[in-house]
Amino acid sequence: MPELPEVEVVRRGLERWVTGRTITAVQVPDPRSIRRHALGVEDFRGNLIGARVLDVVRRGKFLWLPLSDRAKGDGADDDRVDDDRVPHTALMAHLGMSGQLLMQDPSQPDEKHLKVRLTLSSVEDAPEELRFVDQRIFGGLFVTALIPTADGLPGGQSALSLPLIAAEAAHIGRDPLDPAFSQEAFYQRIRSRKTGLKRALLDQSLISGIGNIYADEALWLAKVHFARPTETLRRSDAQRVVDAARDVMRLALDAGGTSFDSLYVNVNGASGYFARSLNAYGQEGEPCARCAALGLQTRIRRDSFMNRSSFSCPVCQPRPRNGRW
DNA sequence: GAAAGCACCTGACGGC
DNA sequence: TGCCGTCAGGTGCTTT
Repeated sequence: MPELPEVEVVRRGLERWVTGRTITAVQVPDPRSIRRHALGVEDFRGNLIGARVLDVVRRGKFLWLPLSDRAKGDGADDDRVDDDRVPHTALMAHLGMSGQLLMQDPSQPDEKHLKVRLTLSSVEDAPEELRFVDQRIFGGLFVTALIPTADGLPGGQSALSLPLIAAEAAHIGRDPLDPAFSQEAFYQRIRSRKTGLKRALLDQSLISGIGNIYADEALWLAKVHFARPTETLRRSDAQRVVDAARDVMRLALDAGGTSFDSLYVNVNGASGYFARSLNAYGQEGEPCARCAALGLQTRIRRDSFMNRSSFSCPVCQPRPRNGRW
């Protein structure tokens, strides 16, 4: 399931393969994957064919490809390259639960759940197709406008570092790996909420990039209960949780992301290895590694939470008995 | 306005 | 063997 580390792995792969190349053809075998592009398949294709990919940018779990404005097939190699440096539109992608962006050679057979195929201008030793594959269709692609960021800082992880952001990503918060992430701003915002801590961590408008897996892992590492009311958080608590999220996601990034099955792969189709390092998520009934080191026999427990699961250690991450956190 | 609930979607899996 | 129900979960819309 793609969260921030998995999306960043994909971004780095795309950056290598698609930056500077022109989209020459677009096929949409399943229009459900571009349902967020309100103007339909033909408009989607018309916005992409002839456009050049200038960059690959990520904020949280959103990924976008800023595009040159001289699209519509008027030639990719004329002398107006300078005009392209401030893009106005982007191809937006969200992987949802099972989305994959794969670089493939046209000779490779179509994947079972192939939804969109972009053909790119030829470059030596580079795959010609960028394929969007999505089993559960929670993800999708669409073309969106680029707008100035609220704080005038770069929109996310990118090479160009332009102070622009895809309009549909403007509402989400900075992620913990973003150099412009503000710990104080995060603390002020989360303190003003009246909800549980994990629910707040999953709210992408507060802090982006964290999903169910890394929320559980970060809370385990920070030794905080998932239901802790946000209004009881001290600065040090918030700092500990963000630091833990950052640490866990960096480790996952180094491992190529978390893969439980074939639902998450990088642009080359390879799985990540971080699932082997999980301490809480999916570990129901397994010994808590931290307690085990102290000679305790605590088992990770599973609670129902927001129509899904939450995994935690009842000893390391206890609910208080007297209501004081 | 904020918080919570729910639909979307498909494949795996267990129970009968 | 086949059918049915449940589960997984990120986002956006609807409801409270």
